[in-house]
Amino acid sequence: MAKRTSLKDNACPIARSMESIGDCWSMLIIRDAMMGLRRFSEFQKHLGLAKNILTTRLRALVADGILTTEPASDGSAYQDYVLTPKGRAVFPIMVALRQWGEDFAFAPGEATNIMVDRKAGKRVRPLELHAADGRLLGVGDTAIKPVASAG
Amino acid sequence: MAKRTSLKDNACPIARSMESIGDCWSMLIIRDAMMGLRRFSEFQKHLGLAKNILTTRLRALVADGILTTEPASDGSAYQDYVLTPKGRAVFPIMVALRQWGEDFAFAPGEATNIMVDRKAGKRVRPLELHAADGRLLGVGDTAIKPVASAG
DNA sequence: CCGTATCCATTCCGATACTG
DNA sequence: CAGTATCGGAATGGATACGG
Repeated sequence: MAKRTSLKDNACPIARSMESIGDCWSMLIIRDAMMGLRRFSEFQKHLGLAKNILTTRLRALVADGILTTEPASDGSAYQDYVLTPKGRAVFPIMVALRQWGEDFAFAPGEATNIMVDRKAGKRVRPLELHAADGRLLGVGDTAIKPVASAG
Repeated sequence: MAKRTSLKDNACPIARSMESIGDCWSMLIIRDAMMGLRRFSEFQKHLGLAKNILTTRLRALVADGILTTEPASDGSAYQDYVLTPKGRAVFPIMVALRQWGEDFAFAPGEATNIMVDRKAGKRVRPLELHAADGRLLGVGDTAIKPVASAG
């Protein structure tokens, strides 16, 4: 009774995205992969989660085409987990999440992993939404096709 | 045994963000709120979830400062749920999620809710990451403070 | 080092029934 | 309309022990 509703095939792309990456561990694994981590133990140590959970998440991410496995770069018999283009494309989401978290969800300490612009040598706070004509967009500048029942 | 680890106070802003909005229903409620929905029944009908779950999520979002309640605009005895500034600030995340979903998570049908640029009258595909100097950023242009064990 | 296999507790989700 | 109360069941998270 009452299977949990899957949003994988939902018509809304936001719902589909959330179904793929709307999970804390998955997102943090992607974050760590963007930081250059690629080995099972690296993820496990850095995230501090149980190994079976990490296994599950890695498998799901591979099945989703976000990560892929390749022969270990150090010549060992194991594999590296590396981002696919689809996985690297999560980058804007990551930056948006980071900035929102910094602006609106405060933590006791300071962030341990600061995303920096390597060349400029400073923090990246660059997220902007531009329309095709170059104009900066905000919430007030956008609309969504209204729902039938809505006002 | 084994309480689920909370990331509310995690040092990483991405983890904190995911803890607040890294939930399908919460994100979709915010989406609908951005679409102009504000009444309990509107959310319930449009999302198709059980009322008790909607209640829980709305409460959490209010407690998180993402939504706030105000007297119903139609004069009824009930309340409207409207986005706070913190809630409206989720907009860039929403756009990033939408674009990623459109680009990489295909669905059988077409999207029902297309985010459009009202003035230009066309689809918004504007997400870009700019450094402070105006240069466009990608994954390759950024780095994160390396972890001790990495490398 | 890289997982797999159990096991248990908790949480969460959805349905339904009920109230003002 | 806008919730609350309750319940069964499913899924998940985490600990731990084990195997190649």
